[in-house]
Amino acid sequence: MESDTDKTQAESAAAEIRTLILNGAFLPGQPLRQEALSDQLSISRTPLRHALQELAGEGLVEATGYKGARVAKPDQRMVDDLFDMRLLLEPLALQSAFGHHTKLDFAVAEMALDAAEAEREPAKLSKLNWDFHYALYRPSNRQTLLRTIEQLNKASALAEVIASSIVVRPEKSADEHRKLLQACRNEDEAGAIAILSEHLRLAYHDVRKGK
Amino acid sequence: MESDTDKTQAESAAAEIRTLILNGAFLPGQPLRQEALSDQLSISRTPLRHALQELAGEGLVEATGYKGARVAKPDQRMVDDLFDMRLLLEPLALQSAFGHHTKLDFAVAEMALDAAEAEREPAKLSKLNWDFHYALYRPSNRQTLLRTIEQLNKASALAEVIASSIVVRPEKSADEHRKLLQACRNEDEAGAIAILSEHLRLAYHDVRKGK
DNA sequence: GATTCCATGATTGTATCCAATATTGAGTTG
DNA sequence: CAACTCAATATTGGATACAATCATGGAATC
Repeated sequence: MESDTDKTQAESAAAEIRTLILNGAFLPGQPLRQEALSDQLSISRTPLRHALQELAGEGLVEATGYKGARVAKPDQRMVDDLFDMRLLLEPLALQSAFGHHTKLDFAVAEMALDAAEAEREPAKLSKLNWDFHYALYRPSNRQTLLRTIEQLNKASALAEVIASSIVVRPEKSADEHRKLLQACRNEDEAGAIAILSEHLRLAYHDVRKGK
Repeated sequence: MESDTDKTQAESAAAEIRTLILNGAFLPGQPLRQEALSDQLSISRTPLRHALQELAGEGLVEATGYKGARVAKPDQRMVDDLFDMRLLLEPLALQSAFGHHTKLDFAVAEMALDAAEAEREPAKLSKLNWDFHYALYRPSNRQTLLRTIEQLNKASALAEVIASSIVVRPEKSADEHRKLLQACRNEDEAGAIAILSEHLRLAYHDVRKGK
């Protein structure tokens, strides 16, 4: 009946490991031994390997046959690629969502912003950040597009955490988010897209500088 | 020593199942029972589940907890998303590759085109199609971008096979490919990008029509 | 002393067995 | 006769045992 108890162990494990990585408990490049991890999470190696594969698909983990899995370490090239893609895809999602936003969408977005103000844990900040953006993109009803964008966000979350940009400049980011939300509420499509693009560029710049 | 014997069973299984799906042996929406498949491939259920998860990540298979996996059936919305994304990302990859192409890249691309002329099996045509595009994008040296584009291509391959567009209009596609390759050899960047975009739009149109 | 070889241990991949969940269908009840 | 119950079955998820591969280190050879 609980919200996440009915999920499969592998999925929960993936979420936990993701949190550990984003919070810096596991550093980039660090090897992730299956037995140690399965012990730590009190599960068997079978669902653990499942979780590792999922994280590999998200780009947070690099795994190669018989060699084991390691925490991915985003380099400059990867960050460039991620933000270039996000700059192309996210405005498309926002544009497609325009005209379909409901009051509930805006309320959900605002709740994420409010929650973020009181949060300091990187993994949760990262999730709230995505929750906000997702609330504005969701009405586009373009699941495949959103799934790809979500992947890109998860992958860049690691880079942002490493650069400490999420933690360092939360107030600036929050301000941009509020402006974006307001533009959406005003049905100012061009303005919202411009704000979103600038917001992504600023985030990219901070990640670059952080390294 | 052989090229793919040293791969893990799960990876080989994923490749085989992908081929079966693209060749129409498994129809969209069809359930993929683990025991039946593991028997058919003469492997255990463990690596099979691994393979199914990988295919799910590629979008060729839809899996939900305890409910089992089915062959994905791309709908109009998914096709729209896939081609919209490809139209934004692939020109970027090609543009980034310009100035870095070697003679070998062009030779590889041409070999793929030649091989495609004699090929009729959908799965192999699909792979050769990607080999060609990849040869032209690879010099960009943007691995993360290329990985995303590859995923999008694999996912749309299923839609293209269903619409029979790959098989139906191979000569038209081949002609566009030759022109694209020539433009790259001539270092005509704007022309090449224009041809690529138009090529993608035509493919999109055919897939829409096919359904 | 550097290098190759091989053995030993560590680690991952696979097979098999067990548990948890979903599905089906006969029987019952209103 | 429709709808619900619940037991029996089918199917997936997880735990454990086994096999294959990789990594480490010392001994032999030059």
